[in-house]
Amino acid sequence: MVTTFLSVRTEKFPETCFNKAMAELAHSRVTIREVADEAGVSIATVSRVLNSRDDVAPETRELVSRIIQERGYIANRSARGLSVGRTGLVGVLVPLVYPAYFSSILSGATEALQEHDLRAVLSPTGHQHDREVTLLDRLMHGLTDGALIVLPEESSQELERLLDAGYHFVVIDPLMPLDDRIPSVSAAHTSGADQAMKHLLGLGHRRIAIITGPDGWVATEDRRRGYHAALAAAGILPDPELEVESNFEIDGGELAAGVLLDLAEPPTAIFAFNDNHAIGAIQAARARGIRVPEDLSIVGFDDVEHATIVTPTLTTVRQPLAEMGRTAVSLLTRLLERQSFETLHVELATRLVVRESSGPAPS
Amino acid sequence: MVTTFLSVRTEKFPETCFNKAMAELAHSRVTIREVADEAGVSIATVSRVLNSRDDVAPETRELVSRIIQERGYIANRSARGLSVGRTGLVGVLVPLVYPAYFSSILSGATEALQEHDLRAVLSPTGHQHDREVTLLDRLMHGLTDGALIVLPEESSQELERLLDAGYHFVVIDPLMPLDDRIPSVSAAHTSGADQAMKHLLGLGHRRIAIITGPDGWVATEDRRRGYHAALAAAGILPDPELEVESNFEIDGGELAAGVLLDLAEPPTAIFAFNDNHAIGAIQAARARGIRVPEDLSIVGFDDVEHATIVTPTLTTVRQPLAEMGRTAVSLLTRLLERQSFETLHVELATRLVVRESSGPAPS
DNA sequence: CTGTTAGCGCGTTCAT
DNA sequence: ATGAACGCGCTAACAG
Repeated sequence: MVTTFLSVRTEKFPETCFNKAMAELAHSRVTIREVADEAGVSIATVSRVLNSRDDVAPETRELVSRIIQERGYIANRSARGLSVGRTGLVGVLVPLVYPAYFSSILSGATEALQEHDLRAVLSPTGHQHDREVTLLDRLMHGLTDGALIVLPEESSQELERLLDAGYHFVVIDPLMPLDDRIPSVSAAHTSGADQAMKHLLGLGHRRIAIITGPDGWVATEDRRRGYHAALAAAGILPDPELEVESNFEIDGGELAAGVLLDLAEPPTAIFAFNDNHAIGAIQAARARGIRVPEDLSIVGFDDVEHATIVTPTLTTVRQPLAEMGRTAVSLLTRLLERQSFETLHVELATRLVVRESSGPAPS
Repeated sequence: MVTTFLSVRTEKFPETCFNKAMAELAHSRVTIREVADEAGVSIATVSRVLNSRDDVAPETRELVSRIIQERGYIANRSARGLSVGRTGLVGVLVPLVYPAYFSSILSGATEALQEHDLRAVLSPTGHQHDREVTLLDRLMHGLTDGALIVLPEESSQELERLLDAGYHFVVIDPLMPLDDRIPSVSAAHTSGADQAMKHLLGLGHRRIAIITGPDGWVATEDRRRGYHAALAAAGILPDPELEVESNFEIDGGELAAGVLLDLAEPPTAIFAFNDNHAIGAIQAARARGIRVPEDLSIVGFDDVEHATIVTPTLTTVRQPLAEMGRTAVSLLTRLLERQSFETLHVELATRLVVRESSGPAPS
């Protein structure tokens, strides 16, 4: 027995020496084998201790634990991932990371992931949606256990293929209507628009403009629908002149608002697609000597920090962005654990936050 | 030969069948072996075309590529990582992800990482020191190839230990003075403070207050030094009353500015530690009926988007945050590739951006 | 140009 | 309670 052991050890020595040399050279990390050797136990035993199994003798456990401590050993995630089939990583696909809209979602998501001992692997797409291969690639199939996809530019079809490939993911704020099997988290756009419009109508506004996002987007269409429904309910005929589309930036909002304010019969209120637009609208008004909210009321959407910094502060429809991130993580973890679901689709409530940028309609 | 092959295959059949069944069940992904089998080539050959080696016959390459396409095969990154010894992941430790300061850095860093075919593993520490330590530990061991550490709360000693352990990382905006061997990227705080002060002094201000960050931080001390040097150069005696410390939020700035403005002899200008403070100062001034910049000039630091949204827009010292992220990535990749260095420390220039919040001193 | 072989570090039977 | 042996999916020597 002992002889065999020794002979094995002898045979392995050159290799071990080489490895050690490499370790010194490359500062490579401690492996489970080194711990096992130093403790004079097998790799399997160390593995048992690592995963806190109960079939290990107390003394053995303590010995191994001590050596693990001393040598500062930490399991190699790649190896464990390969062996177990899970990596503890979640891909997060997001068009950009900087804008407050995205970083809010990201913030909530990473926090929630942390609580599940998962980590986010960031993959900004920069709005470039090439081929579906790159989608899979970006998801890092084989490195991530699943993914969160924010504002996907992919079609429902492409996402369905992902689903069929057995990949687990949750879509946050879908751009397009998605197949029912695709898990998603979004905000109550229609209701948000309704709240904004009721607020403005309640203030006596009758000529209310809307700045929208791109045609076809769920957010655009839902909010437009809310806008029209509210107008209809108030017996107001919609005026196509009062609907303009814009990009997402402040300058886009300024431009769009400029067009509206320069109309022969300008609106007394603007319902903007996001807070950036609303801020742009404030600037457009200021440039024309139009006072907000005395001459013009403005309501934004999102309620990011900007809304409280601009003068006047913004009345806006709050989207619970961080909460959307959290919720998506909660869906995803249940997917990963193959739990059953009541529903794959969560719509979080939006809420009007009234501040200074809206007021009674001018008489 | 053939017999052996068949026999091996036969032996493996039951297992293969099982795996296939599992695959159906768990929607597990296509492996390199399946591709190889279907193409009638060896695994090595598939690997070769995967890594676009040139020692593959054109027909073979095309055949394999086609099957890879058809079956939607994507390499398992864990396996590759285990084999190659690199994961293609970089840990990014950051106190929080939401604030513009951090998301700006993050934005630049992830972009640059993308260009090197690396991905960021996001690890918010929530300003908790112990969490930072354990996170670092976990990240560096077998999960990531290296790390970016933003505003580390770790002492130089702790970081040096990481260094000695052979970990590759770059510190962005060090809080404390670090050992010279630790690679770092920061902004020119002293010069930034100097520019701000010269600007204010040039406008005739003599009683200039400063809102600082926590004592001992590099940013605080460097800027304080710049502040004092500029005062001295102008022959102005520093007044301890005019130096107040604050947290990083708007309300902290408002509070600090409030104290300053309520002094018996209030300052005519405030040099704030960041844009949030400056915005808070504007609010404090507004609350007291003090006009900016007529009665009070304010200069911020950072130049995040907020600076252009607030009224009046902020004169501020611009830190190239995204660029700092990029630069750190560039240092890190060179570290990873064990290239030689001219310098491990990069200090990026800051630049005064003059907007509306600063003006001539009141007479 | 292609196949064979040998690991990468870890979890996991199956013996003992 | 513990160890030997195998496999996870892939890359990289080394033959031929």
